Amino acid sequence: MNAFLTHLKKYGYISDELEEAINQRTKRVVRQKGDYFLKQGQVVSSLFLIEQGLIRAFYVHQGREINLWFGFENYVLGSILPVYFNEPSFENIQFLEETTLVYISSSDLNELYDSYREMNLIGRKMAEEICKILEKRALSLQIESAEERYKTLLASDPEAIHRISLGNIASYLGIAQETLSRIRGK
Amino acid sequence: MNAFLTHLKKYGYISDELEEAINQRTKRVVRQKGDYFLKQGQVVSSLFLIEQGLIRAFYVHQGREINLWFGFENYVLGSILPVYFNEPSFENIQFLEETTLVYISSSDLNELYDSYREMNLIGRKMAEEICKILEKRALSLQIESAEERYKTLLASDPEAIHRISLGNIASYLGIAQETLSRIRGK
DNA sequence: AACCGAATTTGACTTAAGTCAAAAAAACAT
DNA sequence: ATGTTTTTTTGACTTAAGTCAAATTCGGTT
Repeated sequence: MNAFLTHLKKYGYISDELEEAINQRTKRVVRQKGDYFLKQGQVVSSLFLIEQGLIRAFYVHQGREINLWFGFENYVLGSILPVYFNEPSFENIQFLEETTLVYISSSDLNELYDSYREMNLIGRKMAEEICKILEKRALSLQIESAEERYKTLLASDPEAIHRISLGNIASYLGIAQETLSRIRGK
Repeated sequence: MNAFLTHLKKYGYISDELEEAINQRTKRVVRQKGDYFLKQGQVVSSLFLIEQGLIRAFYVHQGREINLWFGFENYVLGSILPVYFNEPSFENIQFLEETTLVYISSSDLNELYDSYREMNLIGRKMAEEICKILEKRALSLQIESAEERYKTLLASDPEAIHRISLGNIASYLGIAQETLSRIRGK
């Protein structure tokens, strides 16, 4: 059994038929650092899980890349992200390390939701969990100073954060990289 | 048919049995300005829709009330908010005007999810929609200045925003009320 | 109309964080 | 190793927004 199914089973019961249907639609890719999984404007969104590696999602605003989330092996926002609507993506997803990920395409996922009602329970719980994470992120941006936000992020997943460059973290926190450098230097 | 069902039907098909089950569990309350629907620490969360009125959700941080969202008749984050987990709430929900709301309690909602699988499709789509709203809110807090955030909020629902006091809006935007007053004075 | 309390505005000053530029350090390639 | 590019750090200065305190305006009551 793959990591993808193991993860989905945390949310609820999966029948043998559904398990088989998921397995048939699951694809695995290995990509190099710097490659893109998705570029802004493409409609190819999907549900995915990172087996190994590190990715970022970013948005281009006034010529600048604004990081929205990072994804790596241990669960963080984006390590498994259902892209909910069949709309052109406003975000880019790029590999920051050599990464292995398994995914189900958006159209396959919708087929699963249509054909297997129990899949909607899984989907509901995933979306609810992501709501919870996003609520925390918004609250952090609303009330914390740059330094507090950095500490909050560090506390959430120290090992993974150390694999991300300073510039990328600063962009995620919504601060200048010089500011983050000064925060780090005590 | 009530506003609640009309809203839920936007997300997907609801069978006659499910409609009946929802109706049986729907309660209606009318409360005065200043009253509380939910206080921090209580587990009584629910799915609700505002028929008429205005509410706010806030969180107390370092002795200050931090507004998290507002709810009113036309859809905004919180006008219909599934509170996803049976955990003590960290937020307070208070009425800012005389308000009529219809709601289903958390335990009744879970019964619906368990007994009517089609309800999970509705729940999934609601949670996905809330994810989308929260993503936008986080992005606004991450990249916009105080003034831009205010304009973004105003654009989202001008009539309703004018019913909310300056102090409450400032708290929601994560800025001092003096700053918002200066922004408003051009 | 006159009063009260709450909400908002204004002023003076402080502080957190941004910008721009250059230097230093680290990562990478030949 | 040596040079090249990218990333991080440091310095000087600017700007957005916060704080505190006082004044003003607004809403509701008698």
